Amino acid sequence: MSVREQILQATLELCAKRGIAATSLQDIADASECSKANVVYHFAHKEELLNEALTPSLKATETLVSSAEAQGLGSAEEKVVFARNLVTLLVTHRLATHIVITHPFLVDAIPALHKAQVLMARLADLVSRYSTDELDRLRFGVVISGVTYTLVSATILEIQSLPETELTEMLTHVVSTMVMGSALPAEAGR
Amino acid sequence: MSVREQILQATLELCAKRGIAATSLQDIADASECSKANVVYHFAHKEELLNEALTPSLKATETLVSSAEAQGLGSAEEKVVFARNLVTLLVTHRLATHIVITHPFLVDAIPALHKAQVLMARLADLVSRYSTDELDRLRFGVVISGVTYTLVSATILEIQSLPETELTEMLTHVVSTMVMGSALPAEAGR
DNA sequence: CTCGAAACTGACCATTTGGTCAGTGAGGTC
DNA sequence: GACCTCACTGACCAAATGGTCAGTTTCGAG
Repeated sequence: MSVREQILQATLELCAKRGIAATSLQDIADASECSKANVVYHFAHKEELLNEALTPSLKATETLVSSAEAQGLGSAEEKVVFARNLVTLLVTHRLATHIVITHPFLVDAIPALHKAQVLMARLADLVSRYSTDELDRLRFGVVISGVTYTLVSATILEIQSLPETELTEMLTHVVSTMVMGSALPAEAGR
Repeated sequence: MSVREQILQATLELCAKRGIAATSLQDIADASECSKANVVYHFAHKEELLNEALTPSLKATETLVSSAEAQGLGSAEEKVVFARNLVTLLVTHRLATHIVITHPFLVDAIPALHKAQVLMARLADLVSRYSTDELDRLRFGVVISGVTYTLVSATILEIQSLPETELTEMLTHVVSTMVMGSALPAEAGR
């Protein structure tokens, strides 16, 4: 892994664990085994560093949202596929997602966070388009933030007792039943 | 409201909004319309300030958990009552709860956060005692953090479109059905 | 071997941080 | 009026922060 990549990875891990404000360039430098000046050399500002670190997650989310918007979530099968993709995305990019949902107040300072917020709004819109019910919208917010939160807490607190694939399966089941109002066959989540 | 109370309130609001590390004593002093030195006069250390600010929420949680532990959650009605009490607690102490769930990494630095974590563990234990299923435990984590997160985001981002009582009703319904595996009568959440 | 660009560094800087301290003023008691 | 306690303040401090800068090392192309 190049130093650049090491810096980006350390940024994701530390900022997810302690929050952006509580993560100093020095912390990141130490974790990346280089000097603080080198961190600034690769990424002129902390804001830029965060932007780059969050970009892969944003691209993946953009792809998911766009394709779901184009295809729709009309049928039960589409809903389940969407739920699985969403959970996979959250599992893969859990650190970035956690940073995003825990720092809404930095939206003006960090462009990537703004983009992320727009994507979340599109996601919420998409899901609620298939329900007239305020309750469903509420459910969506609860489940998305809840799943994200659970994932990251499990990672950070190292209390993850399940293999990742099984976790993904279970969460897919949870999201399908909770958000989409469309239950899987009874055994699907196991 | 006394200066002391103003300081505590400002601490809750600012720390929930921006995170503990990103909230300086000066910020709190400004919001409380007094000097920074006065903040330190009332609460010798930032840690102490946080402790006092979180205490009311901890007491309420302790009461809820203890009584639920004593009574059990065997019947459907007990479950629904518990869900309602839990949601009411989260609604009432949403700022404190948000601070707690977003700062697990400060558990060693701030005693109140440690107490809070112990309480959360008891809560999770209690609920999972009434289910043999890992899926239920997962659901619990998802819903609790999700409800808390949704509440606080709504408050902070000022996107709360519903009156508080109705929100409480809906969330009670969500928690009952999602966590407890025990559906209310169909109209109960409205 | 030479040269230039890119990677990298330590020393440094202005600002902000949590916290200290000496002192001021208001109000109550003797 | 003398005295004391409590609430409060501005000036100050050491440490840490994000960021700059002048200079060194590394390394591939010519």
